[in-house]
Amino acid sequence: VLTAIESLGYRRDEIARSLRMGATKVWGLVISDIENPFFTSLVRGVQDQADQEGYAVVLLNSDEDLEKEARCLTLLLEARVAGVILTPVTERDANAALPASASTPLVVVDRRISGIPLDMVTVDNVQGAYQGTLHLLDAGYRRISCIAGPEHVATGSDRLRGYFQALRERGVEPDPALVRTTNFKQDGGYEAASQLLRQEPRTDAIIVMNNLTTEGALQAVQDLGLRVPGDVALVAFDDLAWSSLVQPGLTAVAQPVRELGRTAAQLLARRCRGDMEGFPSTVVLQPTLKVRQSSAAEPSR
Amino acid sequence: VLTAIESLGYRRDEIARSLRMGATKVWGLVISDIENPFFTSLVRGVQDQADQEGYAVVLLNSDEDLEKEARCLTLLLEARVAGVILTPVTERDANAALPASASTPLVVVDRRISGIPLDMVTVDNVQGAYQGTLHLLDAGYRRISCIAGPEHVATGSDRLRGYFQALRERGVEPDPALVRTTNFKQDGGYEAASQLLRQEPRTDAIIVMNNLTTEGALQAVQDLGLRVPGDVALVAFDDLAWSSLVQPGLTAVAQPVRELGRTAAQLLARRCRGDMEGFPSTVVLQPTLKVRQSSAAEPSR
DNA sequence: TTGAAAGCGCTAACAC
DNA sequence: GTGTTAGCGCTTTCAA
Repeated sequence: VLTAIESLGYRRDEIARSLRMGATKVWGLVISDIENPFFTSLVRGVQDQADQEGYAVVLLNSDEDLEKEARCLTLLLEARVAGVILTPVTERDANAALPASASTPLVVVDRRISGIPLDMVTVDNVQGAYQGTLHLLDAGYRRISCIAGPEHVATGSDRLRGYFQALRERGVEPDPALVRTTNFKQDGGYEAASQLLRQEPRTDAIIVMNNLTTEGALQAVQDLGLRVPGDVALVAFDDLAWSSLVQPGLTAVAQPVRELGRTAAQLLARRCRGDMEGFPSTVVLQPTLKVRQSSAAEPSR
Repeated sequence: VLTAIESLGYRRDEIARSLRMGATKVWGLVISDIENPFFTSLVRGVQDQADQEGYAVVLLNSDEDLEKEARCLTLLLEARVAGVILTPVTERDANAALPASASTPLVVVDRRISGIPLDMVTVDNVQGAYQGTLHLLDAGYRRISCIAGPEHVATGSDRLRGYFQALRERGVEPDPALVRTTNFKQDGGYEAASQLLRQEPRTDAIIVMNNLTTEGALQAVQDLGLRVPGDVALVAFDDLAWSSLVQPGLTAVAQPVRELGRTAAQLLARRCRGDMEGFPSTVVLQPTLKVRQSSAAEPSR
């Protein structure tokens, strides 16, 4: 009867509904850099699983800034989202305690947080860096440099540990001059690689610990007119579409990124159902090494 | 006095607030593919401007699917967002009429929509493709192929028109065998390039009309063992970080992506202020050609 | 089966 | 200035 009249512009007010119900079917997802392909793949993983679980995903960008991250979380908590997935800006991230005080389920993904009992889903970064470095050692390289990430980010410090672990295991003395800590961005990678490749005695291989730094490092290698792997061998963390498009193809530590997102979403769904079994639980996924030509042993070796 | 007690877990309820106020300070942004770097740059542009204007941005992914797009818009309208920015799935997109019926401001970005009076911010795609094709013609190439996008997407059809326009202007007869229509994804680009490069008489240059198809096309060129630009010259639409990392560097039609997002957000902010001046307005930004080595004329020419 | 009323947490308006 | 109250649009409950 009234349907005809109603259909001319009527739309249920989800705000009023949520207020009355005291709950929403929305998850908040806070990532630290939306222009980083690693995080967008992660987002896809979360979205795919959220679709299945019946949640809509709202995406916010903390931009690697603790204050912005706090604003994002506050926004989500005030909006009374059902749950939050967060890639924290730093390992000692007090912001992660916010959801607990609002009794909103939180799952931390990709980067570990210390000091707060939390559900976490991460990749075994120590193992990934260890494998990549070992691969270079086994290909005969000895002066292996490392372009690492910030100490205060778990992915940064863990990967550095994996590098040292591999060197130690093969009896190679670590040389501090071969290690550079960067911001995990292109410019940091460019700067670090430029320095490493200009100092004597020169490094014969580099393991680059993140996707954006790899772009910068590769650019530096090109600008210096060096050949890969002839002048310097390369192993990269993260396997992107263009890893196989550059010549030679880049050997890469591939992370199961989408699965990372899916797993986090599955865990969050359980917490939203009130299933607190095993809290705080930590899921660790394994990376895999994709060997291409950038790390090939030279004929002479 | 009570502050101490309140601070132990109290958090304003933004839902109740919004209900009472009858308005939110949130914009919805619906993009068609979150894993496409073009769209993530666009998102950054929107976020930067939204920050300044005092709006939070909620990002949703339509996944190039009309039905998902409708669900995203419905979700946003029911949540009573203050405004919406949309990259529509297709040129005849009836979904874009939804916000109007809820009197929610809408700005369409990147892809045009026909048949509905709407605020739009786009890039001059005809001009971009025209310039890229002309550049190949002026470098001496004559059998220039085109890997185009879907007809039903404005960016697809416009770029194809620019290609034909350049050929016509230089008196080169278009050859239907040299034109392939794809899905604007990697696999489409790979398939199209493989076919083009295997047929006789062989094409001597390809203009690839989108970033993802370029990845696929480049992979095909490599798999066939061909050299660029010796065997085939390349011009790509969209200038990405890795465009300069492949050897030779890719000549590219660069879109002002972030500015696209910023401009759309500025326009939406005006509409949200109730300033309807010039509605429906269309802003068109200009692309620029970045010449690198992939389109260099051969010495013999 | 159908209809009326209470109340979610907040803000704005009004009375004191 | 400080305190009280009405009502945003919905769902749920309870009464007719």
